[in-house]
Amino acid sequence: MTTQTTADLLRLHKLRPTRQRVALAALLFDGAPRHVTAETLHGQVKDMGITLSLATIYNTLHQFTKVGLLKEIKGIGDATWFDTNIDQHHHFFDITNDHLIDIPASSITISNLPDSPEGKVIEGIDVIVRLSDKHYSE
Amino acid sequence: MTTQTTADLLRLHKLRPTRQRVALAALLFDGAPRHVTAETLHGQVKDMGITLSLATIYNTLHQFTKVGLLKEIKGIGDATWFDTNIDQHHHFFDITNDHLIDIPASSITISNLPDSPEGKVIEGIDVIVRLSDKHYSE
DNA sequence: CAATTAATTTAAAACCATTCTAAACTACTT
DNA sequence: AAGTAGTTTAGAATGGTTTTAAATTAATTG
Ligand SMILES: [Mn+2]
Ligand SMILES: [Mn+2]
Ligand SMILES: [Zn+2]
Ligand SMILES: [Zn+2]
Repeated sequence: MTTQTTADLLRLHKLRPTRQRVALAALLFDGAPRHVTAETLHGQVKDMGITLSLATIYNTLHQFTKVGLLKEIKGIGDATWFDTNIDQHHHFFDITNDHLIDIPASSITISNLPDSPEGKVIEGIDVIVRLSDKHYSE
Repeated sequence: MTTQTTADLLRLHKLRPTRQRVALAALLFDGAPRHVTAETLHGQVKDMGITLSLATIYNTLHQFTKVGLLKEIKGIGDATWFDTNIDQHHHFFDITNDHLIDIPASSITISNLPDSPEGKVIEGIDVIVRLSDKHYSE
């Protein structure tokens, strides 16, 4: 029987299971894939009746990222996103409602890429497929 | 014989050839492909001995984008980039020096993309290939 | 279980890219 | 030359994020 799973997860990553971190981890790592920004996550914990500062949200998201529990995604919309899917993958980004949907890395093939400049190596490849509403004219 | 080419280019796009716009257009549309941010461009005009406000740089970059002389690229580094290459294309982004290099759209093939959600249509696909320095260990 | 120590949280200020405001200026028209 | 509409600008404002330093809390030790 597993007790205190969330606290254990945190301790496993050398993070003290504070009230704030336990609340955020419980929310983030409930099994469903999640894409959050500091602001969306702040709103979600507030809805659960928990109050914690935005600074702590930022601290915690960065700490979770550092220990490999989250992946940081920059360049989508105006804010930085954090992703519970830490596998290499890509995204649909629905620009009408700022919603992200995962695309498995295996769904995308990149061929004929030019050679990298001398002395440079590919660090990663980010693909964002922007979605908008289909409009039915005529 | 073509005279006043830069001013003509601006008039062609219904933009008054002001001192500021002429200086920026001359710098940007000299034939070489350019990737600039408001700050890098501001630095470049300053180096030419021309003083103009950052607000004007922003205004002008957006105006040039609106008339199709530039393309806006968000999500690379912390700032918004503007690109004189207005064709659909992708980028290498060298994270060690914030440098962008074009990748022609024809160099990238995307296959097996999942279906777009109901009622949504693909607006565009952005591919960023992050580059870092090759490190020679052992 | 104190008491001590070290990590964490927080409000508030600072930061930085960008946008806004509204007053001064300039290009174009008449 | 005058009028007017478009443009530039300094400076204020904005919004996401980071920093600061003081208060709080978790872990450790006796
Ligand atoms: Mn892990
Ligand atoms: Mn054009
Ligand atoms: Zn994802
Ligand atoms: Zn480009």
